[in-house]
Amino acid sequence: MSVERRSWGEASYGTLHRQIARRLGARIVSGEMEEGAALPNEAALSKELGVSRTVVREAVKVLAAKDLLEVRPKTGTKVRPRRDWNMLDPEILEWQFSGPGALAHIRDLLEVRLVVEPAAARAAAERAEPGDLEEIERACADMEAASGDTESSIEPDLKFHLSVLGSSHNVFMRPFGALIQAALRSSFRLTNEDRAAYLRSVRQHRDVLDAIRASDPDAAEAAMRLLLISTLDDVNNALRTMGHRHSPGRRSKRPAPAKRKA
Amino acid sequence: MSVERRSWGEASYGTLHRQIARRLGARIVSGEMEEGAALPNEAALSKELGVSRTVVREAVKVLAAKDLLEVRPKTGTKVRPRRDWNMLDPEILEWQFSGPGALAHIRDLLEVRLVVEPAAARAAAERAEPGDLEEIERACADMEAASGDTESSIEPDLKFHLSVLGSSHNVFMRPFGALIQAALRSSFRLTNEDRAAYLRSVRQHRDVLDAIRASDPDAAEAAMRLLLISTLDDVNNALRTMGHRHSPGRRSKRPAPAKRKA
DNA sequence: TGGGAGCGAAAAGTCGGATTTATTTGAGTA
DNA sequence: TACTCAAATAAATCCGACTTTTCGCTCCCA
Repeated sequence: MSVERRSWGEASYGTLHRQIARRLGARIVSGEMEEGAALPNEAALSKELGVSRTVVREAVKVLAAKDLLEVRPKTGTKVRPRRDWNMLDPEILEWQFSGPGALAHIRDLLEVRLVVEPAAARAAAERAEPGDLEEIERACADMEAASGDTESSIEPDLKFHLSVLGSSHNVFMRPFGALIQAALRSSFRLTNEDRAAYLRSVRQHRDVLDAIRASDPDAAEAAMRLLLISTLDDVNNALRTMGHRHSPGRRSKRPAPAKRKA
Repeated sequence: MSVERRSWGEASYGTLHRQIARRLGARIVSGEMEEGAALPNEAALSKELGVSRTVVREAVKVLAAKDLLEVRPKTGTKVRPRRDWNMLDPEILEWQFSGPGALAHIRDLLEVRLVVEPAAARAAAERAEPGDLEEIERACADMEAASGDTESSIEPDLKFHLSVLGSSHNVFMRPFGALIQAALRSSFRLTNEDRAAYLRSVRQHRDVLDAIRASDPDAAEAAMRLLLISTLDDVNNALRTMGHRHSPGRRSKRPAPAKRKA
């Protein structure tokens, strides 16, 4: 139960309060602690986790800043309703898509990508600058070069979509980058695509680039939409063939009283 | 120079570390502290602000959690590039739209609303439940009841758009609520609309509701788009008539001539 | 019987200081 | 030139005392 105190590779991730924040955050996002649930008080938490009260407090501050927790004197610290979370926060997405609920919002994910990314491509076609095009071009080239396993193609693929978002020059579209990142990282587990499908995908990416470079908004939007529909089909096929062990992920009003049912 | 220690109305906003976080956050978002700029070290900051080091640390943790700051030993605390901020975070939006840069992203704002909200209306038409419809209905009714000054109509207007977003039942669309909130609160200053325009607006809102209630996705999407285009025109008119004291807000290398084709 | 004032306890908030750890920098050395 | 190591710096952690806010209850008065 003791806490690892190892070094922080490159980002500030090895600090104690970040470890604690991540641990609590993952438990909250996974639903293990449900809405309105109260955390132990600071003294109890610090003893339970084996860290000082200072560390607990800073971890809680981090989660409160993300609107995961609500904290007040006397009442203590409680989990805020999911409705108030910012589901586009990179860390929340990471906790969501690495835990058990990875597939829970797959429909929402694809739907919103299908809304935002074509629009971003359109905007990019209108406003992309030379540097932007260069960036997208490099991503495409890397995708073609990586024509091997799925995993090594994830990075350039991600880079492509992030670059298009950036090329839209719309500050409110960029936050979706975190969502796409989470999506790709989690989808690479189930997309076992053959080589033909991969080549098709690469071409579709390049179609988007060509349209953006040609400053053709309609074509860019359409190309991006085609690309996304293809991956959507891939995901659907993967989900279908991998069996129905996972529920469809459609959350109804009541959070399914499925308690201790093996 | 001393810090006010008044009570926290309802949200946890009167705590020292939140006050400090807000102050620093506003300075960062406003651009007063630019990307990469280093903050004084904790000891200096605590003396400068007249609070303990603990408070400074917790405030910094909050801003770091929002990706506004990057903090490491020895190097100190630095402002992270704007590209990495989550511009859909409620507090960042508040700092952005209450400060001097309120109009900076007005184009981005309208563009993204025009992308997301029609899609949300479409989804709502497909998936809204009775409770959702009730909520939207009440918002519409309140708008009609408030047929007076602009200010009192802001709240139900906001409620309407938030309800539609919620009715989409897509967790990744809800974060836009914060954006719409910031938009409405800041736009109420410049929309000096006459009564005729207001009545038209109310009707357009109700058109959206009707389409959603009729489970007609196409109509819902179209109605929402119409509504947004109207408010977009209103804002453009307001900006034009209020003179050109404010810069166009379009940050681009080349000064693209505003092409506005009917 | 009902409502408001006030009291007490619980929990977070704040403080200051001691100590530890990570990271950079540069001096010294092979 | 490149490599090692030590000093310096700044954050990270811990600790314990004290303050403030807030909830919930009791008690008193209308």
